[in-house]
Amino acid sequence: MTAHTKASRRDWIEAAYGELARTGERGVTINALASRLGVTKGSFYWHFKDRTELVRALLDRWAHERTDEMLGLALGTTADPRERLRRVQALGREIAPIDRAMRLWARREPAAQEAVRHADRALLGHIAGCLRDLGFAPDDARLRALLMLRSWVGGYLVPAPPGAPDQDERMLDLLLAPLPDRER
Amino acid sequence: MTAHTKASRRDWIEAAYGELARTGERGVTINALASRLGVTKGSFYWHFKDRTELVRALLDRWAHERTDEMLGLALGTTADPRERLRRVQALGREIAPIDRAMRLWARREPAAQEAVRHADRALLGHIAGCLRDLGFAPDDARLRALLMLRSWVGGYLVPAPPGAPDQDERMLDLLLAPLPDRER
DNA sequence: CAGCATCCATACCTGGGAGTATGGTTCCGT
DNA sequence: ACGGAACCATACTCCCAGGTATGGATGCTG
Repeated sequence: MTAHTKASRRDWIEAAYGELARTGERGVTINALASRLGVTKGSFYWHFKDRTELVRALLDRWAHERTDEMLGLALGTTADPRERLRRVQALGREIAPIDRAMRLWARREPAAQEAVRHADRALLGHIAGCLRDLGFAPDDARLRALLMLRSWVGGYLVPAPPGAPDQDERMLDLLLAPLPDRER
Repeated sequence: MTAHTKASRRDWIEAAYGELARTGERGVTINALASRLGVTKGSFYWHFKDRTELVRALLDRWAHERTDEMLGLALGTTADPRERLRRVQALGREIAPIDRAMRLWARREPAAQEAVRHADRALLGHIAGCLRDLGFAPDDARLRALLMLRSWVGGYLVPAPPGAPDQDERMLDLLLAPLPDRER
């Protein structure tokens, strides 16, 4: 906490990033970050013009990390599509805190919304690619990808009932269930 | 807006309810409601001890409306389970604004969280009931119900990509797809 | 060592939202 | 008509977060 060293611009961004994941966008306040870094607001307004500039840097940092993670998914060593989908799930559990904060933030900050939209386009593309590799038609794959993403994100606001922990593998089974022949 | 009549306690609650659906919990501020009702804070603090009391009344109001809606679902005239699931979807579109606000609010307000949890238990029970009527095993039905609810709620934070509007019917098809014989 | 740039602490101002104190209406019953 | 209760306006205070102004400390460079 009160490490009495200096605080670089990067330190501020990292602290804000951590606070964003921890307490959401409302929690990333100048004074909170300052006391966390062991300095005062004077430092902040030296490195940044105002809070908006910090916010922009935050979005950039998130976007970069996100594209790196997407690269990690795309360049996965496994060719098995189902295994790649499992990695998407695993990544999802990892990044849940910051991802949740970003999505909540995106509801009232257009810049954040744009960043999330861009990242989702890539993620949905990757998931749909896996599904196409599993033999689903492009249209069907897109719909299932959206279902997978939404059910994951929905978990932020609908926790699993007690006694029934999240069962990613069974969820995957459902997402990959073939449609019966249409009867109408 | 500036209807210069008096504002009853119920008026305040209704105004807060509308503001909650419109702008979220942060938007339900005393002054905003006052100017909306054409009165001032003096009126508010006559009818309520403090903001917390208003909040409690809000939660009660939401819970009551929610149970009424659940009754509407349960007492639906149709016996066809799939049609009843369609009504769940339709209800979901109707109540999206207030439901979204409540779920976001529930993330930092324990009272709201409890209210949502209680409502979800009922909703999940109803959905799972429909699924059991369609022949799914109880365990499978619960999982699919959770998937359905989460994918719906996830839509709050993951909008449909442009050019591909929400396709509730196809989503239902996916949720009702039978599992292939397990191979392991 | 002088001098300048970097970096930060302190003290302030501002705006918005919760909450309070108090006085003024309006209306109703006797 | 009078007194009290219901209801609300006005004018405050307090608090917190963003933002500014300014001076002090540290360190590098010639």
